[in-house]
Amino acid sequence: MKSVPSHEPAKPTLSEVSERAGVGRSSAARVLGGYGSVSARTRERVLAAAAELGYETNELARSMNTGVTRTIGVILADLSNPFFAGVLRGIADATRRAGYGTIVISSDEDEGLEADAVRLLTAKQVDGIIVAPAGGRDASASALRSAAERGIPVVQIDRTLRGLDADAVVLDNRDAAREATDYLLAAGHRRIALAWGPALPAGADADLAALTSAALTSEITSTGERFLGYVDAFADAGVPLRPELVMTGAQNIAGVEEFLARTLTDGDVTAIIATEQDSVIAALSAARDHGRRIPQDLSLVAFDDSPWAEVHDPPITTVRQPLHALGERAAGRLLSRLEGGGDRVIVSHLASEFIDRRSVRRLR
Amino acid sequence: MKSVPSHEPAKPTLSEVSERAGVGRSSAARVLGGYGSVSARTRERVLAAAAELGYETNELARSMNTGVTRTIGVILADLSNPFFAGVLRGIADATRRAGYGTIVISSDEDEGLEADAVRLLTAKQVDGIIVAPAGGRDASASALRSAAERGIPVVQIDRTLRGLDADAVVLDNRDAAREATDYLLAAGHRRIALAWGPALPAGADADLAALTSAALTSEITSTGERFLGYVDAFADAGVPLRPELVMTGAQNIAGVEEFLARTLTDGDVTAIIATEQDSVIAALSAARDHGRRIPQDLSLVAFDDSPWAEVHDPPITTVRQPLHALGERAAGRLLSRLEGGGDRVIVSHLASEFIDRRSVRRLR
DNA sequence: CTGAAAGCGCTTACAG
DNA sequence: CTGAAAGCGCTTACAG
Repeated sequence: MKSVPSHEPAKPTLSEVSERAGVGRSSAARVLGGYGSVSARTRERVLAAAAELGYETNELARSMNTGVTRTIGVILADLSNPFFAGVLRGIADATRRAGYGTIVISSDEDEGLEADAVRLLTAKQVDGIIVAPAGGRDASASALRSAAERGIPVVQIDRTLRGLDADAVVLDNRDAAREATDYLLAAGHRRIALAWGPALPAGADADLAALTSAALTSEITSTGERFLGYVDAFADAGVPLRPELVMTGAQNIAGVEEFLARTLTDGDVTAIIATEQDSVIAALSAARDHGRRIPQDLSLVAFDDSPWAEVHDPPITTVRQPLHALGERAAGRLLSRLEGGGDRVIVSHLASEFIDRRSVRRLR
Repeated sequence: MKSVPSHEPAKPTLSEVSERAGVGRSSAARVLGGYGSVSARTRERVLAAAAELGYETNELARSMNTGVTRTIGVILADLSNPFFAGVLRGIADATRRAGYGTIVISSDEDEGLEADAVRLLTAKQVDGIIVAPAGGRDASASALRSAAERGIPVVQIDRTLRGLDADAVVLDNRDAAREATDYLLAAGHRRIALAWGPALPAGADADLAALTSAALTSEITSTGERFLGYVDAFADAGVPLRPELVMTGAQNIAGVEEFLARTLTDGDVTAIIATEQDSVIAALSAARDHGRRIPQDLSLVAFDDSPWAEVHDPPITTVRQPLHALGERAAGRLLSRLEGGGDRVIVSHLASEFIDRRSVRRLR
């Protein structure tokens, strides 16, 4: 192994190029920056000098003048979650095509981390921000809000804060959940567990009114929307909904397992709608632990499709979300804002795709 | 919906703060920049003025002077692949803790895109780059190389280019594959398919020598290392290896299915080592299509653990890779380089964990 | 078309 | 401790 050289060749600057080309700095700047007009002869000499020196524009310096960094910031809950990873890929592909850089940060659904992230991004002068706002019923997102007020375009993704006057790109979660629920209802299921539902304030009764109000808090969450779609389907079918089959506990694997341990035994549940990957994993695990075979003893519809769902035994019926398109759409929206496109706040919805496989049993 | 304000409040600058505080610019700079020394009285006035104005340091301008952006670039094959998503999360967590920004780009294993990415990053003056170098047997990575030569610290992750004189952080793929193969051999398996193996030059014979030489090309890949570990295990056990059971075709789901369709029939394979998530999915799918039950008719060891592997029926025996740690380690290495730590090129290896579940049958 | 000058918002010596 | 000046590497008017 060789050791690293202790001092490296300095990067050539515009001045050095102009000097070598024997022209003024402005002329060199014009050809290298691609603006203004120059004679063919000047252009040639500058280009030659730049090539010899291996000149590369210092975007930092350019940004200082133009006030534009061609860099956007992205704040997502968890970059390692397949959902957000898919979304990020879509965002990054779109920004790269446009020649933008993308700075990413995980917020872990924590408002404090989100605020730190916003400050880091604005300090770095990003041109705009794409964010999946951290939730919580008192989500203030003050850092986000103040960034937006200072004129930094913000586009929300996957969820939206009601008070935040910014574009949003979301999935049609309500429709998707309604479709999944309709499907189970049509197959004859009545005792359909929803894992998971809206988070309830501590001590609140888990009745329909409380759940609905929780779903309609300060932010529009995918969880809340899915609950609403579930309610829609029951209402449309004229089937009474059982609030105790809506999970209100801890939104994680342990929470789902605890919820299912109870409802599988007492609630006599025949079907589960699992709305997140963690919930699906917990449902599969609980079914096994309680000796329920899928689909003979228990039906399952899972949100967030995965290649594993198709090769599972049995193949799992899922709601496939267009993650890449979601990211691309959000980036597209932000980019057009940056390019000065429109000033109306737009919320755009993307439809999910219902993939019927074999984890649902028809009861009639 | 309200319309967005057409012109926003300009961000306050250092000059405005100093003016409001009634002190010189340098003094304001000293307190806000946290360097030099100032009187308590000056500090107070500056801080008060900054707070009133909502001043926030413009990191861009700071970077112009210091030559340091506190931003690193990350180039990974595919941000939506669970493997790289996990790695990215580790990187981003570590850089955030250090107060750095992280710019990400997917290269899709394409050298051209990788070169574009390197140029974008260096133009933006990142302090360093973490990259999973795009492969190919003639991988030149010239853009990467020239960046490194210009003094931009580069750390390679997951694989390493032999000619690139840069730090690397990789998984112990050879050991992991040897362990998986040992395990199957000890369970009495002899006809063990490896999906996938090293990519062979078109038309080359798939004998042991050709495979080994392919595994030892210009870059050290996880694929090549895993093949070597597989060879080690056979050699240690004194069992002859059958080259035709090493997949050399297209490294994707279709390629694996095609390979298994052949070897499951002709090769009388009793076990499969699937070295990537796509390979695992393809193996599971092929087993089902060919009516082989796991583990009764066919054993399986899968690389890249997933929550789905545990709830699969049967639970799949896997090699779990420390993705988050891999990312953190790489970021840590880069950060210490940036902080001037050491100039010896270091390659660090992370061990995987063998998770014994129930997809392997003992034959004796 | 072309060059000298000013300026982006900071930091870094340098006198006082 | 404190302020005026120069400079980071570009772009943007502005004369010639």
